[in-house]
Amino acid sequence: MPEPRRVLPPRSEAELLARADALAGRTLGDVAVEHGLAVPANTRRGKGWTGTVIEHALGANAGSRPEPDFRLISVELKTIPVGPDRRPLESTYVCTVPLAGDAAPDWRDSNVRRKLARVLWMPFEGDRAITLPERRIGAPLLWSPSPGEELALASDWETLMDRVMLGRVEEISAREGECLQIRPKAANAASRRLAVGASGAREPTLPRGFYLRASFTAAILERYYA
Amino acid sequence: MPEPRRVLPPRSEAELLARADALAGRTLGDVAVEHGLAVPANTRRGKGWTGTVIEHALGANAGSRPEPDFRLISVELKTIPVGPDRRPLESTYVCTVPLAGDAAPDWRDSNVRRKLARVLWMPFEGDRAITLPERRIGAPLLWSPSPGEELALASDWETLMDRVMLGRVEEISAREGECLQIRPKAANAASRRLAVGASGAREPTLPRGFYLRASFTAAILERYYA
DNA sequence: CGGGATCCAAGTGTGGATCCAC
DNA sequence: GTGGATCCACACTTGGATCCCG
Repeated sequence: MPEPRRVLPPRSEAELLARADALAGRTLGDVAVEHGLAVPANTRRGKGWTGTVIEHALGANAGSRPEPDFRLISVELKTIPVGPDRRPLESTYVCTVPLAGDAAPDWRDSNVRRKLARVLWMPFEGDRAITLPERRIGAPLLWSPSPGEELALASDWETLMDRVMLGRVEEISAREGECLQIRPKAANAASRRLAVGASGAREPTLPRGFYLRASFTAAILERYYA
Repeated sequence: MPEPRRVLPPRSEAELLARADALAGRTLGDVAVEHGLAVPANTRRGKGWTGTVIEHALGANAGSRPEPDFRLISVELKTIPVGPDRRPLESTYVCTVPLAGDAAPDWRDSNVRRKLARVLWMPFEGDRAITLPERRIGAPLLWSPSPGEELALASDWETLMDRVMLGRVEEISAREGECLQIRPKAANAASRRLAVGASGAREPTLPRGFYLRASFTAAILERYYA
């Protein structure tokens, strides 16, 4: 196993895209070995592995919290599993839902908007018949929401967050939201985090996250490849 | 190495004291081995080791946060290193200082008071010439503050917390406080936690803890042995 | 199919305290 | 001697996401 190679943060979008282009066509296993990262036995163990591998390869400032993966150039990295038709196989996690009421009351100050302002999408083969290390990386796509996309996101966010801030988070189903949904984001169903309750007081509830529906990310990729 | 023995929580002060008495005279190494705990190379590495060993041996519900070590009977455990004269060699950490302004404004609701309401003191040989595993455990002492002790603690607490809540924590020195002092409690001097600042806004500062001066705990032990 | 449940790694915070230069 | 600095273990949180049953 070679030394884990340290990759410096990219200083421009052009530099980032050049690196990302150079990954296209390579396998995850190949890239992982180059960076000294062990390969998990299967996908069940190692759900976040692909994201970690690409982060290392592109020089993301990993581990920081509300900041973008590429802090210097304010770009967020998202790996996305796609099928042979290049359509996403999964929804995409965005960030946690602020449940405690200290949330921004406005879309323009929201973490969702900040995270999605500029995203480098890295598609990769998500077919479960292919083992993790054999999966190939696809062509990258640097994206910002179109005016229409941002309107749709803002609309979903406002509808959902209104209910959260009124203490109605327990009543929110993943069926709601045209492009943005709220779903559990936890180690297991027993996890608890304080949230605004129906009475207005804080009470424990299951932690949740914002996710982009696969239909939404499919449209993003399609627009690009068209 | 034997299996780490699981000790059930004591159900009464009498049961706790009986167990503590049974430890008196034994060495830390002896007790540690009995509970499957590894012995650190030296005291620099392993500062909290003595406390952990005694917790295991007495059946403390370790790891919980604002609760006493022995939750069922509301007793806190404190190990305390003493010299040949049985006087404490170190101050005693009590709890973290609430810096963010969400603190109790009153002594009676304070964590310091709750922690010290009922304490099992376990003295042990703290002489640095004796290796950790060779150090012997002393006679236990179950203590609650006398009216005079509580007055002194409350007075120090109120003086110190007034300044914290006014955003003056940076100005507090460990020289202040007759029996209770405020000192850094952090991994290193670069650690930061939000506190009420001089302007009233939250700003990062070094995390701090409440400590009992050695002169105060010396008086407690002395009162008992007299 | 997809909504609700879950999995891992790494960083951070807390509880246990003692170290050591001045 | 002691005020300010530091050390370890482990629980918890966060960021990375995919699993899988009805």
